Amino acid sequence: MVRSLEEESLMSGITHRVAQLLSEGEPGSTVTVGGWVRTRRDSKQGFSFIELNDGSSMAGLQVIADNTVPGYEETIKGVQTGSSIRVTGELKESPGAKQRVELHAKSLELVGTSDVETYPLQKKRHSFEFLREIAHLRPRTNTFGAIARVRNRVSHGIHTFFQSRGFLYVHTPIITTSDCEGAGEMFTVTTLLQESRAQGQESRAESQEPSAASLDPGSSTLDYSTDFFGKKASLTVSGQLEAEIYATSVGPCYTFGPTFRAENSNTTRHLAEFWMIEPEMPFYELDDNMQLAEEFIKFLINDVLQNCADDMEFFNQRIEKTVLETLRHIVEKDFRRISYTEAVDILTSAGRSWDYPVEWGHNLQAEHERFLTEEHFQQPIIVYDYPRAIKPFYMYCNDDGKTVRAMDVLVPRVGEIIGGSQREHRLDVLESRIKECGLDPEEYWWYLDLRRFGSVPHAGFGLGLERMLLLLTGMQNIRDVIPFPRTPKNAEF
RNA sequence: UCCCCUGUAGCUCAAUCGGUAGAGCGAGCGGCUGUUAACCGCUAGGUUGUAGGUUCGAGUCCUACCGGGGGAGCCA
Repeated sequence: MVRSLEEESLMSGITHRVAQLLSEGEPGSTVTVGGWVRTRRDSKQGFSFIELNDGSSMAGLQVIADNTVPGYEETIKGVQTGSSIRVTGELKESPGAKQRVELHAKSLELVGTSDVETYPLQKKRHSFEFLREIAHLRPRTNTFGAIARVRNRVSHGIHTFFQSRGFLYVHTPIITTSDCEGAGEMFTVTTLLQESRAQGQESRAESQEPSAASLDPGSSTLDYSTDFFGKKASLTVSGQLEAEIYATSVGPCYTFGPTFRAENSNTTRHLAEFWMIEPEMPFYELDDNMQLAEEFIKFLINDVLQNCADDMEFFNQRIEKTVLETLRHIVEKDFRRISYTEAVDILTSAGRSWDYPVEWGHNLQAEHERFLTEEHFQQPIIVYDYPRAIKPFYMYCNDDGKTVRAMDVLVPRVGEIIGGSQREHRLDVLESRIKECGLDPEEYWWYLDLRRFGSVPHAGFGLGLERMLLLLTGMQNIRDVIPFPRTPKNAEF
């Protein structure tokens, strides 16, 4: 791509990021920075304080501009909250108490103006609900800048953790035709709708709306054999089954990508599009799986605490005043492992009434999980060996004939953050389980092949990235820890 | 999908029993100041989500729709 000189100089004009200057900038050096103005305060003695933020850190750089700066009088009027500027000047030690260094401008360029009358972000606190409506501007706020940096760090840490252990990063498909993964409602991927729309317009030139029947994917008029992929295709709800293919050939591996669920969920913990990490390990049994999950969560917490200290301090002060204490607590103690049966015993003998009765064989309700992790143990717990009747077909069946080797990691405040299991690797058991679950073994021919040829015990789990971010940041709504949340009735931006 | 709450100035909210629309912050102007959640004064800013209904009179009560939030289920 050919770049104009002007663009070239815009790109190359910046010599430093603000974070760099605040931590290690040498007084006396000449630097050029660019970013967005948070506030400006004028002194009547003919100079201005500009708080400049370029997104590299929580703290901004204080810029001092006076009337020796060329064009100061005209330029400074446009230097307002939201505008973008580029400043060249000398870094000096600051007499002010709140920063080590500040930038004394020699030149000040107003790159992009911003009308403070209409710029939605003001020099005041905004509600998260309001900021959600301006998701294109919210990363310019302290909170969402910090979330972006922590999210970036966690993503980095995920790769660091697995790569340092020799895991392979595997790209499992986004579009899948195995519509039987059982993890939830799926979004259909089809080109039939635009075809039927075109046909509808041909046949009925007056009407812009195709008939409802021809567009209803559930109606018999849609023939997926004529669709793009020749069969019904969907967005993935999990890369697990494909990850198992690679785990049983190239060894321990992990996926990290977007996942889609078409559930009509309206909660602070659910998204229609979210990011999930799914490691899958050959020769791992359930205990090994639990051990890895615990080490993984602890690693990510430590990594963020070390590398996002300012942002974490901000979350602790402004968002959730116990978040640092909670995280340190989690890192220090071993996760408590209890079987589902033990969990039921604890709940039934807790001496309190439940909105939903506790009974062996039923799923643990949110109130039950919250009691266990927040009140009874007050730390992360791993519940394992769930009743087989309430778990998917691929989980390893225990000898008791009643339970499978499933595990859920539950953490205070967030609830379930990891779900996983040891996989059923015995061909005959898996086949009968597929039938038991009312599924067709034919559909799983390749999955069964893995058990037919060189099967090994293996296990894996899924970590929800956004739920991990809720735990790390203390934020309460999952829609605020992903840049552009997709939820029922909302896919703006 | 179900239950509950909610929609008033740019933002966050108030408005008693149904009786003529208010504050703080933000913004503009002025003052003060090596300031930094700045401070002091003045000014502007409204079809109370939309459409109906009840009433002499509706921000307030009723109905429908739309939006937002919380909880439940599903799960990560």
